[in-house]
Amino acid sequence: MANRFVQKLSGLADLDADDAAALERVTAKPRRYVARQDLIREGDEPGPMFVVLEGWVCRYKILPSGSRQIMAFLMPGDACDLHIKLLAQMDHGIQAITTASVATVSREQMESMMRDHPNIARTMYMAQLVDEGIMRAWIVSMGRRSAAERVAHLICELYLRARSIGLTGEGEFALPLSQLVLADALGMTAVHINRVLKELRLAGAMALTRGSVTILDPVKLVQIAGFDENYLHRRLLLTGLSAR
Amino acid sequence: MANRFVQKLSGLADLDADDAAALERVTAKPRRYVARQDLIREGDEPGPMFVVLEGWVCRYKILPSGSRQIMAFLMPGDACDLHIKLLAQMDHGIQAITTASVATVSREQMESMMRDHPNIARTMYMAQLVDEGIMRAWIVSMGRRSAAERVAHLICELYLRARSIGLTGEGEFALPLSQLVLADALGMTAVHINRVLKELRLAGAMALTRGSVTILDPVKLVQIAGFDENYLHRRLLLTGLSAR
DNA sequence: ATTGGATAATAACATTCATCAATATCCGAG
DNA sequence: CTCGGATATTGATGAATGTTATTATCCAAT
Repeated sequence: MANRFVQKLSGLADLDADDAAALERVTAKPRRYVARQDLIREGDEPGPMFVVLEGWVCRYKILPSGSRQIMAFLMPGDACDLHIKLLAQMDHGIQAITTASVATVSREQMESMMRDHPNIARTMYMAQLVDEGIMRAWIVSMGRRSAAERVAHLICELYLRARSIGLTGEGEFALPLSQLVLADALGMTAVHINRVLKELRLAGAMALTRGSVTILDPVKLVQIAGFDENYLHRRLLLTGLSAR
Repeated sequence: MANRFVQKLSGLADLDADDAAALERVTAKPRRYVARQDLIREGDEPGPMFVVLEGWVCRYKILPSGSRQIMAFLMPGDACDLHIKLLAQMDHGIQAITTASVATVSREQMESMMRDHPNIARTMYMAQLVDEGIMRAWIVSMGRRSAAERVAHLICELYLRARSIGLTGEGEFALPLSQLVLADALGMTAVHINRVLKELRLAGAMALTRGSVTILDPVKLVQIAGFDENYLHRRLLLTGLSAR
């Protein structure tokens, strides 16, 4: 299955060949972005919906103090808000982390596709609900988990999301995020995340080297994270990657 | 304007009398909940959409350690996820904080209303986007703001939300949240929030007494919070309650 | 191969916040 | 009114994390 958008949505519900063809059609002409390039900035007027096909992208916000908080990672197959055009201006920016290939889908295209393919509409709404669940999980992590737990939890989340679009190897996957980027996502400093990564490595749970994560002991990692995959609402994960 | 749901949505877009009547119709038979009563629990199968008409409600999650994280406050006029029925089970619970009056709207009712009133559909989607913006703002707060900044930011948010449904007085509003509840929402301990509240009181920014907040110095409060109301996407706020 | 900027690793010290503990205050049930 | 549980206040102490600084490593451009 070539198209990541189709692949991602297929992880949430059954799509027929017709649905898949429609999804491929609207994402046929992606645009390339280089690392650190903004897809859209805070304050801009919202435009078409973005669908990431290759590479990693994030939602972020810069505070007056200059510090940055990343609020979401978008990986291949992920789309940003369906109805975003309804708002007068963006309350956050969206930026490529790596070189990325991103398709844009106009509101009109989207609406006609959803009208003609109710199953796609359903699945897109599910994807939206899952994204909200992920945001809530981030809130929980930031509020009530220690730094090590938070790192472990994020890695579990990203591993499963990568896995559901076929981007994982054997207990290992590509994670093109610098420690600085991870720190900005987890609300900690780059120095501290480095300490925590060492700790997780020495504990034999996981090891992050430039560009890739090795899950040394899934059970231990899940236990540290207190991870429960339920909130990702994927069908057929059967990973054994859950706490309770 | 009696119905808080109508009032809240009117703060986002223009609704005509017909729209208002339809909204009132679907929320005509609310049910009462007592404080601490669950509307729905984590693991339950999602049912109808909830619309809060009176009182305060929260989304929350209990961690294995027993600590609680509140992920959202719903006040009168607020509704929970439109399409929630698409998911097999809830990944978090929803609970009344105070005595609350809550209407339930079935997916069928909702869909037929949105079909007959495209303007309502539009506005509900806007409300959903705003709720996401609020979640993102919480992530930013938890990740990059100090305890005092976080408290100040939440109070600014809640003040404006309360204001847009007519629940505020002169630089003051009813906030029926115990320090423990606030702590669970802000990812801190009850002890620490108590200290921070004292600090904010001594700084002359705001004072919280049982059940109500007095904003002593709006400019100072906004400045401490680094608050920018933009993300609430309300029309006509004109509050002067923003940082930049 | 060499260089320079970004990234990573480590240490010393400072700060924020959690934890534990004790007391005070409020408010509803009787 | 008064009793008791929930809530709020305050202090002392320690753990987790931020800050600043220095050095090491990687990698892309020359």
